[in-house]
Amino acid sequence: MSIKDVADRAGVAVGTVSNVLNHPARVSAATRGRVQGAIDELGFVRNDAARQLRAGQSRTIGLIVLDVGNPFFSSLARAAEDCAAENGSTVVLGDSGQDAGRETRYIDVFEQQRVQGMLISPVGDVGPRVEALRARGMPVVLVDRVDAQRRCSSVSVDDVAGGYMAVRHLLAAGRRRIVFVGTRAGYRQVADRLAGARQAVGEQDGAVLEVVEAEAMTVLAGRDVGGEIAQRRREELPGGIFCANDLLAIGVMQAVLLIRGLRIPEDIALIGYDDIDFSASAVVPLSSVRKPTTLMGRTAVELLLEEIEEPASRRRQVIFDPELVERGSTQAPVRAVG
Amino acid sequence: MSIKDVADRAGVAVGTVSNVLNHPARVSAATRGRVQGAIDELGFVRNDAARQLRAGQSRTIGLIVLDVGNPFFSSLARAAEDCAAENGSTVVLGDSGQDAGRETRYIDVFEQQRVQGMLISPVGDVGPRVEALRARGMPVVLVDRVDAQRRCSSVSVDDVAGGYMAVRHLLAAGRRRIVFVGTRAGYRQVADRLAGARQAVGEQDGAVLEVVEAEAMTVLAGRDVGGEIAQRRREELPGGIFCANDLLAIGVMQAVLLIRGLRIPEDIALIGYDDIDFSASAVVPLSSVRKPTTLMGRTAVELLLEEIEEPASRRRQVIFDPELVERGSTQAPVRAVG
DNA sequence: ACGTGCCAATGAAACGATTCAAAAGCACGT
DNA sequence: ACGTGCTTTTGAATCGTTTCATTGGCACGT
Repeated sequence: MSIKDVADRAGVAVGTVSNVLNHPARVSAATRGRVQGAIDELGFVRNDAARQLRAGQSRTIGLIVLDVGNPFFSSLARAAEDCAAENGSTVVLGDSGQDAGRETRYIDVFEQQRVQGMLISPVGDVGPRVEALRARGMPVVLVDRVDAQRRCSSVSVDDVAGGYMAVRHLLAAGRRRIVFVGTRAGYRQVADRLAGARQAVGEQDGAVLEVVEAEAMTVLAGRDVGGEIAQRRREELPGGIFCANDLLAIGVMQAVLLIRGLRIPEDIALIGYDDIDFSASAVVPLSSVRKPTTLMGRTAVELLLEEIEEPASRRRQVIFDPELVERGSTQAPVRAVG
Repeated sequence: MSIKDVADRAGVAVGTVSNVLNHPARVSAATRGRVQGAIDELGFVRNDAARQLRAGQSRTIGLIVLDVGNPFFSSLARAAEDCAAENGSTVVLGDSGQDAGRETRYIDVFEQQRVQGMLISPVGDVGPRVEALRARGMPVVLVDRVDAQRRCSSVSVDDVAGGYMAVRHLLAAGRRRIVFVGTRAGYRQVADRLAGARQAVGEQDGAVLEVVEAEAMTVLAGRDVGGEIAQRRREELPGGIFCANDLLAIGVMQAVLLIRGLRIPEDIALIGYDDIDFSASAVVPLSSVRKPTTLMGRTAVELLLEEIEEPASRRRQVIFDPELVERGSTQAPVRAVG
């Protein structure tokens, strides 16, 4: 089933069928109708491989994420798809699952498919890989990671600013003893959030920051930390707690509310990071810091299209500030008058 | 950059390069080495479009899901990818986002790409679409949905059995007054779960089932329902509550624990459905009913490959039983002896 | 020296869509 | 009748890979 069959059925040349599909204006209405009829009758579907072979380029963008199950990536993917669709391209998604082997496999597959370009949220050091891709003229944009050597464009988030915003918010609510809950493990992101917290505390007279280490970035680990904090003497209780992610914060909340009947936010204000779906539905809705996922997804695609259209243009590192999401865990609800 | 360039560089014919790539045994070691060297020096990457055009078929499977953000689908996708990889194929993922238009776009794109076959978790009625695909010889397997006309294979879950298991579990713990929390809205799945619950209650002497309607399938709606139930007189309290999904159950739990200090599971045993990530980390770990996602993903790919290899073989509707996940919300923890 | 097998290497043909120079068709004026 | 300028249609060439019938080279037996 090819364009040839359609041409025969409609009694025209193959070039005419191609024109109906790609430049309808060049074909007379009568012929167009006959060809269209033949296409419908035969159920003809274009062969993308042949198309692409001739064109030398596809209309596809490859997106490789660390984990499709992670809401950050799934919503980024959604935004990228929308933006690509508006520009006549399609996004195909590959899930590396934090595995360098799978990442490599997807890069290979996408390169063989001659995608227009790739958006990669890299597992480890992709320096050499990216170098090789670029040498062959394949546009690449890094997501949620900057390229130290500035060889390719990237979109990422300023976690230092996020940490700063979170603690600034606690300080603005009058809290002075602040606890940061995180892990030691070398996550750059956790370290950045802590750095931002330090900066905010440093700028505020009389404010002190205490760093508490959790076993992991999970609800359970948060509950342990929360239990420890809740049992302190009242004068040693912090007025505000900033957790390096929402899971930790939810664990802390569970412990603080249940173990000693402390109130959130009256006794302790609590803020997390990431704004996962569940945060809004916690017993006390959890304040958090959110990455601008949609904006990041769209921007990544735009940077990529820019590079595709203008390969010589300068690479750009776009760094977004996160957004503060204020909910009940840091603010007493406004009481309705009446 | 093509196979021709490699051939020139290595001083051989194009056919030889192709043989090195596809049938290495046919080529002498010396030649193979020279060709391999040329490939590495030039950084040659196969052109999949040309390959596929010649072969007439790709090594790609298209997977269209309702929502990549939904853990059920992301973990199903992961399993499908793994299973496909073991069989030398690659899965590309399309997210319809419950939108029929997007679904159609992905079906079209995949068909143009001449994927080996598609796994579809359909938005609405795909009957006509699937019919057309099959007429053109495109293998399709439905996911999480059975084809009433049995025209294509499918993998799905028996939600009636799931509802039955959940309520059977509550009854086994000695509870007799059971409440089912769900929505009226025409979700077939909710109706199935209720049917299973009815069946289990019907088989148990002295058991009664009450159906309570929630506004939506959310934590907030669950909290409303839970609040209403918790305020009942003690003799009207149910001994067990079965919620149509985990979000509802978590809302119910929040309300029941906080509003009147009732204990879970001592006063009320609670079970949800879906086993979302968060259920294990709830204040009282939530019992739930889980779909065998991994098995479903693998089976879907296997059914598809079966149809690809043996187009005349019979279509099969595989229906899995869900799994009961027992946690603290239905069972008092066993106390350590000592 | 010469046929006989074998293995290795060759290169033209094919896949299906697009492109584009060339041809055909048409209307109109002279 | 014929040229002019226009639109419409044609079909060969092209993209990069794989396939496979054919050729080339070599060792061995006679």
